[in-house]
Amino acid sequence: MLLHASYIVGMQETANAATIESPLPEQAPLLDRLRALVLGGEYPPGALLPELFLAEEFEVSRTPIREALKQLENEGLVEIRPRVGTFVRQPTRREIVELFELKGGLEGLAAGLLARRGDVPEVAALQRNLEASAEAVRQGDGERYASLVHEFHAILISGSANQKLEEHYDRLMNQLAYHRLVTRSIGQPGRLGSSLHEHERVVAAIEAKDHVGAEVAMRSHVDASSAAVFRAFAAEEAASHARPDA
Amino acid sequence: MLLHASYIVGMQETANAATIESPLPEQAPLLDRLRALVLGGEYPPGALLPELFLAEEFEVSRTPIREALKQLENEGLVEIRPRVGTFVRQPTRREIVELFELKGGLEGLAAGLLARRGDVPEVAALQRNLEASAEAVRQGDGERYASLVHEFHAILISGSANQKLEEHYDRLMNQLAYHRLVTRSIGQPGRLGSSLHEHERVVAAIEAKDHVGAEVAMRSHVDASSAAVFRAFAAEEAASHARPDA
DNA sequence: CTTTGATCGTTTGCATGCAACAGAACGTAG
DNA sequence: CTACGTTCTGTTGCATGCAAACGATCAAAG
Repeated sequence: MLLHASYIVGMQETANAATIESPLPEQAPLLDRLRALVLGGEYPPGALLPELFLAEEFEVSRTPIREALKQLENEGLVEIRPRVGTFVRQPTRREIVELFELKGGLEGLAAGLLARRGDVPEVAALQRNLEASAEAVRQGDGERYASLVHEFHAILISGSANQKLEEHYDRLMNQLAYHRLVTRSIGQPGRLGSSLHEHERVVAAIEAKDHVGAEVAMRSHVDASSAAVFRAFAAEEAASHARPDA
Repeated sequence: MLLHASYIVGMQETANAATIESPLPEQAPLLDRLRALVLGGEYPPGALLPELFLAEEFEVSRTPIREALKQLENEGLVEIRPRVGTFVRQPTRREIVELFELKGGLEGLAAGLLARRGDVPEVAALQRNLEASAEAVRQGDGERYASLVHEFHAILISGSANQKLEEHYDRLMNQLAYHRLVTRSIGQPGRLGSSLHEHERVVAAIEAKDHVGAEVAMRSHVDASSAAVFRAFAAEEAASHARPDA
């Protein structure tokens, strides 16, 4: 409490808030609740997470907390420095590049697999998602579009009918802390429209059962989305250099 | 000791053997040593792994054992049935199909990335591996070829210069328990030669900096290798049906 | 012989205690 | 003022205790 007190997020305030209106139900597994708090930013990157603090927070002993933290370390969300403490991790720029490469590979693979499966419910779901997305773009509702994008990719992955692929994908996305990235990237000028257009090309290829085309289209969509994210980074940096104290 | 005693592998014999000539050094992290034992088959699929047994085996208390087992469950190598016990897991046929699909995706991606990188040391390493593999095939040394195949794929993955890809790949390969599969698959008639030929096509495309060709060649190589594995399965089944007591 | 019920052993889940280590704060010497 | 060594606190790593739950065994009834 003396050393790192200022690094612990929230202390009383955030802590109680998290307990009261936790994003996950009270009886959800400890691991999921903890992960949600890390991904949700309640414990921001760099924050120290002492076992005892979390134990009181979740009203359990240190043992189950400890196990959950080790899992989160395995998932790449936190870093455990032995005998020092557990810290919320933030992916480096290099890691984000790598994760997007991987994302393109996995989503491309999924698109191809889905195209091979033919007329399955997921294809219809993608079409519906496309219509809703178009509507969101027309209305310029970035928030809603971001949510639909998330759904689009989720449908696509589950449409691959490959559970292992899905597991690896979830893992990857957790590391990317995607939600925060995607909301920033669609702020890029014109990105909404081109993103939608790319989605349409993917779905068109899937409908045509063109698995190669679907994979290629999906891969290049992820590339474009990755580029948009890094443009957003660059823009933020430029802005913060203009106002160094911001 | 009463209930499942017969399911616990080895008891005294195997246990001591593992302690004496452990495949990993004594001071290696507990998790790695445990994983090696599971992957090495010392604890075969279905075996019960009581915490207390392992604790005595590794001369630590239950707590670190417990943490390691939870990690192994996360990696998909064991299954923890709450309040019952921890069992060594065996991938189902369906999971093996899925894992091979994923393997093709990741290795194809890696081949493409390596091809884009141009003249890097890994390319030369692949060429050397190819020569050694050709020699092994000429001599009909399946054992040596299997080891070289393993090396080939490892070089390729690390040549992608994508650490995250490599992490996911390692995870995938652990789940596949690949070594046991590959040795069986290359027993298939003619598989050695065609496998080598496929490797050569991959390397040729990489040398030509043809990243699309490299990805396609690698993907189809994995498909062929997967097919060989399932042919080996079918052959084994046919054999065991002929001799049901074998 | 089959089925049902109670009992008992095994194993985990979680709480807690204690020692070891890392790192910050502080005082002291130069 | 700076550099250095000491102390002291926070935090983890591991050991152990205890209760709960699961499942097998065994006995008794139909």
